[in-house]
Amino acid sequence: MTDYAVLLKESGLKATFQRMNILETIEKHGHMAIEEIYDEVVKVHPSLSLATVYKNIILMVENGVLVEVPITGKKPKYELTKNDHIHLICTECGEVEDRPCLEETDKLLKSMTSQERFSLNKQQINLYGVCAQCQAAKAS
Amino acid sequence: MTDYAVLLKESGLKATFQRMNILETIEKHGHMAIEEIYDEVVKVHPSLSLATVYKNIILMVENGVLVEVPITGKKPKYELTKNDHIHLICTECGEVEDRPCLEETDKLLKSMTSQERFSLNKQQINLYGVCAQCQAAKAS
DNA sequence: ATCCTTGCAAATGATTTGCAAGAGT
DNA sequence: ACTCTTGCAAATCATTTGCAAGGAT
Repeated sequence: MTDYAVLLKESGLKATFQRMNILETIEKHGHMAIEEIYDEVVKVHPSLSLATVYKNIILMVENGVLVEVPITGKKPKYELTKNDHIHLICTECGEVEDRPCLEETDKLLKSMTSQERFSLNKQQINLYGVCAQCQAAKAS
Repeated sequence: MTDYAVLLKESGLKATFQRMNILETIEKHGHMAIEEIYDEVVKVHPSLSLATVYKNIILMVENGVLVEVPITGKKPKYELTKNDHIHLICTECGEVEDRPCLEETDKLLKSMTSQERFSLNKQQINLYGVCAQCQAAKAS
């Protein structure tokens, strides 16, 4: 259970209810698009405006609290900032799941880029396919 | 030198000058956003409409001629469909470069997903950092 | 000859902005 | 108290659509 107020303040942002609700919702769901965040948070905070969600997502990405996950052919989703990991993206239902990074892969990528004078800041491994649930649903 | 007319027909699309010019421009530049494509192609085909670029990009992605490359915090770029590869994305200048896939990485990712009942269709490895040219530019 | 594609203009959808009122420190 | 944030409405920007004319097979 993360303390969102502390997280926000440490990142130099005021701890408003809107922001804490947004973070709580994203952490609960794992990965969410802007409209999904709005639709969820507005349930517990009915006066919330979509513009506020946009402003806060941008701000929290800039301040390193959130990370944008771009997805081929869809709107980007947002997740809490965490250690490097791999995304499994289901092209049927759109769900994104995290998997731990593979150490060897990590090393290979780092050594590849260092040989090139490319100063690596962030790696992003996205695997697109069909998740177990959607495979089961299609089989029936 | 690719024969774009053949490529298009094999993919079930008519070979119009607009499409061939778009493909030629993308291949020449490697990776381009929609507006960049329009700005380039309109030079050689002044009557080109931006809507035509949109329609054709969507169609060519659907038909497997092009691939969309989503990029954190930016508009997506498009590239010709080619073998799996890694993207080096410069966060300073926005340029995208291709590097060959690492076989071991490939195997690891495939074995990881197969253990999970995730049917893998496409992998996407994007490395964000600063390219050699931009590093040099900043140092000066 | 037929069907698909184009270019234009309008429509839609997504995101951003300005500003007065309210909340956080 | 002071400054930053919010919610609203309007503005902007990106993308999609409908349709008549032109192009590809």
